[in-house]
Amino acid sequence: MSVTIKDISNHASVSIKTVSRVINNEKNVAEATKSKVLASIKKLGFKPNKSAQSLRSKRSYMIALLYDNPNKSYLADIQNGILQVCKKTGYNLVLQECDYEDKNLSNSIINFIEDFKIDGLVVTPPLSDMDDFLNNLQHASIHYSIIAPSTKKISSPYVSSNDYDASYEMTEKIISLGHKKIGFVKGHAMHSASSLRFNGFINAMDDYSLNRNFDWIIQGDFSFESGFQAGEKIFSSSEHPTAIFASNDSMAAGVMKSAQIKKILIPEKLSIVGFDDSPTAKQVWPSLSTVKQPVIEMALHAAKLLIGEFDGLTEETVSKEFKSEIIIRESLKNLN
Amino acid sequence: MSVTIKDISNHASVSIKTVSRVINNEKNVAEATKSKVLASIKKLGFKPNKSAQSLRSKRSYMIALLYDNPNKSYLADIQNGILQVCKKTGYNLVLQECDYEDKNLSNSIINFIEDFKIDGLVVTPPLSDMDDFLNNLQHASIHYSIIAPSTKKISSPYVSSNDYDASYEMTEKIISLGHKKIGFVKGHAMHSASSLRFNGFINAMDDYSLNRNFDWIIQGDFSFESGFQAGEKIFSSSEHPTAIFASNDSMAAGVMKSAQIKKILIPEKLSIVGFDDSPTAKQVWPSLSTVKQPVIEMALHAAKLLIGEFDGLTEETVSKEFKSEIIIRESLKNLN
DNA sequence: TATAAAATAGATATCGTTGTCAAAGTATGT
DNA sequence: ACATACTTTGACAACGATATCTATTTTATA
Repeated sequence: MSVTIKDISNHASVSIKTVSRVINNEKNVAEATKSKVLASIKKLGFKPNKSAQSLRSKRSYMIALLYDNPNKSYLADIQNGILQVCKKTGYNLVLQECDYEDKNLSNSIINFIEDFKIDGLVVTPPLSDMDDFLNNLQHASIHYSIIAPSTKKISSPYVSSNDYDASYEMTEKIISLGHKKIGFVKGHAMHSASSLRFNGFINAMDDYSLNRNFDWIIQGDFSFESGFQAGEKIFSSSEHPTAIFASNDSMAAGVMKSAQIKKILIPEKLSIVGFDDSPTAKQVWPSLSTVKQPVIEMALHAAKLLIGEFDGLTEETVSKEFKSEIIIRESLKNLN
Repeated sequence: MSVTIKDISNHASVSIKTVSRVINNEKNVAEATKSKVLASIKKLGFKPNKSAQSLRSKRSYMIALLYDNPNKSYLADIQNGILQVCKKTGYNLVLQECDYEDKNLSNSIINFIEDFKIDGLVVTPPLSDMDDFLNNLQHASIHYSIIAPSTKKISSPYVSSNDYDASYEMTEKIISLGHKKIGFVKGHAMHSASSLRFNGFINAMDDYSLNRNFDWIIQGDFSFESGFQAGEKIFSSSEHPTAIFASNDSMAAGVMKSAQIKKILIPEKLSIVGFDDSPTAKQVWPSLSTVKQPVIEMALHAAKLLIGEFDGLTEETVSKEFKSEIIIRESLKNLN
């Protein structure tokens, strides 16, 4: 069979415990002993058996990604970022899809964690907004790091993006291009990002003394269809805005479609702006101006925070807010 | 701490081995004993420790998804399908992203599998096209099931879709709507799906005695940009086709953009058809006619095949070809 | 009814690590 | 030189299951 710690202990003429010490980088091992053991490990090609390690030490070298998010592109980026850290640190990523409306969510997740001895959890929106749920995790002393929490008062490590600021800036940008009549499509009410983005918009409008027209401020739910309907509503009002800012790209594409059907030229007669920089943003025509959060980097950092907690990474790993980038594409016209 | 097999054996006054037998549904346990044990298990809330099981039985109840595919939506669907089966069977899904050009791929995957005692692998395109790689897995006696293999001669279970037929049918559909001048954008040369889709197109053209115009048959690589460039090439030729069939939706969107920039009205002057039914297909305007593979169902079945191999699922689990569906949206015009 | 065969159950070894604790060796202070 | 503290090492138990092998009981067969 495969090489075990015992084979190494024989080959290096030390006790198995000493080999274990070397593997786990414990201190109080003489340099000479250490290198002798390492040589044997290398020579015999030893790799510790994870199941045995897990049984004894109650660690699995597995972290899980917890999500309930239909946004495939966002999810893929999140995974991508986490996986980069996993690869470096020897951890593995397990997927755990769940239903944020499930009354029994906390229990089933806690069970899952305990069953598989999962070392920690990366929690994504909208689950990261559910404080009760997070508290339950904490009571079960489960390690987790949060992506985009609604409140930063929680004691667990988190990463966030400056949704409010980005939305404010984007609104400023639209205004700076001469737009005064600007509509807004809100995101899903359950996501804390929705209100941040909306507030950024509203405050920028106020700061530049522009009127809010409530015919042009529509509640959406992040879906393409809700964007389309928002467009229909806005274009049925007596006056049209010259620009519409949607809280994500799918809704922006929906607004765009409803405008195109009504033969409203984009961006000549109507500018449209989204949020997220989803793949669709580049693929529609005209391509969407949008806000790009560094999702991959955020997820990467979240994974570092989590793994660092139990694995003592050398790098600095503190909760962090990431800056979003404003991307101007064809859909936004300069009226000046 | 938590309840162990020993606690159950005490509570039920049987040996631990008998408890083990009950847990694993082994035969030669008297009904009476079995129900006694089950009662104790229920009462004490016992759940077997996966690490211990894994150590002793060399099984982890984990399967891995192997992929190197930039198509986020496809990947999300695959994961979704596999996760449905995992949830039912108590397995977990680990992500393993890799690089299909890595010379050392086989070794690193085999190491990963052995390290974590992963029970099996779901292999997705383009890795499912790499026969050498699959053979290496087989030699290492790793269980795997394949999604869309290039050849069905491999002995491992697989799921596939009728790419050739779907492409043929879609071409037939285009022709039936009165189109005679039809262009085609080929997919990435490394994916076996590319040639299947192309052959379906070509054979339909031949069967309906339509000319192939090689100015309109362009090599792409599944990316939006390659679709855009394909469009530029096609529209720079002396004559324009009335329809263009792209091997996936991203490229179709690229073609669409290049047409729109040239003010070629879609679908009035040019029909465009894609493949995959990606989220973008609905979100562009006009929305794309396309071919929808039942990706989720395929992945679901692939997971069943894999888990069934070592877990004796009751359902019939044989390799299977899935039928794609042709979806007609706004981008395809009837010329008749 | 005796006996072989099959079904049932248990005692104990085992998987490959890490944890505990004690022993031996080495350095430090007086 | 001796007590003290600290470093280094190892023997062995423990983690919580499954595997093996044996003993007993039940059933089938002659």
